[in-house]
Amino acid sequence: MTMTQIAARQPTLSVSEAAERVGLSTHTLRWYEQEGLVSPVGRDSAGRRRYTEEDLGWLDLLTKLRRTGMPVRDMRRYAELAREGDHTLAERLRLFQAHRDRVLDRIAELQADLEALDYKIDIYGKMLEAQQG
Amino acid sequence: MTMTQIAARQPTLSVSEAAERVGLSTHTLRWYEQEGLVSPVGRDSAGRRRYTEEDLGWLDLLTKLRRTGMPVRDMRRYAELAREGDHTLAERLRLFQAHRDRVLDRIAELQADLEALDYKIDIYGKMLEAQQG
DNA sequence: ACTTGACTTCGAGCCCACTCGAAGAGAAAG
DNA sequence: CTTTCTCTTCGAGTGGGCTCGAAGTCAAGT
Repeated sequence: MTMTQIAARQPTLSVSEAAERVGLSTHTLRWYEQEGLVSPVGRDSAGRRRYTEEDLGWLDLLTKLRRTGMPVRDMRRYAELAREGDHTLAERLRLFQAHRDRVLDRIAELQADLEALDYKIDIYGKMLEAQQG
Repeated sequence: MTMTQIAARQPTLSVSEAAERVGLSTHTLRWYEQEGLVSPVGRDSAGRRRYTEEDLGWLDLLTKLRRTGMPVRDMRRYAELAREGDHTLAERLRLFQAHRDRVLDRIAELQADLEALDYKIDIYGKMLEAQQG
């Protein structure tokens, strides 16, 4: 039995239920599919999308990539690699490691800027004390 | 007063020099001024902008606020408050503290997402080993 | 049968923060 | 004087990531 056949038997969610679960709008879910970030989602007899738990897991991963600043074009690239199968594992790993490094840099940058802001807050606090007391 | 006289009193930088120093484009510096994020910059006898060290310090602060995700409209508000004088100190402090909290949240979010990515990287590493070894 | 409401596709529109281009002025170099 | 360079203002254009609206289909509820 294939993964797809297993997935096909699972309880599924409508686009609005899936949107609720993953914290994206229904419009965005359809747009992600159209943009190739998500492989075509299964449909019911009326042609409406049915999201499996596997789909939701994929969407969760995509939202983490988006929140950490990965551009849509890179997510599309990653989705294409994932669809191509196991021989793209090494490239997917490289893609993730490169992204990880960018996120680490971004965190370091935020922390450095935060220090400067904290210093400024301290100054403001002292100025206010002088002004009021 | 001539440009030479100004220069004699305080060294100043042209818009392109200032852009270089603060890491923004000349277009962006003019746009920041137009948008009220920066008070009108001094001019030389030919009407060209001359940036003082004070201007550069302000721009440095603005770039930190921007990099940490403060929207331009909030930076404008902050600039307006700063121009109004000392009686806005308390509000400026509140603005900074609120921003600081958002940055802290953002860092925490990035770190949480990073953990999930690290886990994924670990999985990919193991799958690659299994595939190759 | 009719209404309701969620779904479908498609393309246009929006917001943000720039980014660029056109047209022209002023100073410096040859 | 002419060319070259950088500057000026103004308004239009761009790119990313959605977001919205129109027009229509379908199935369930009353």
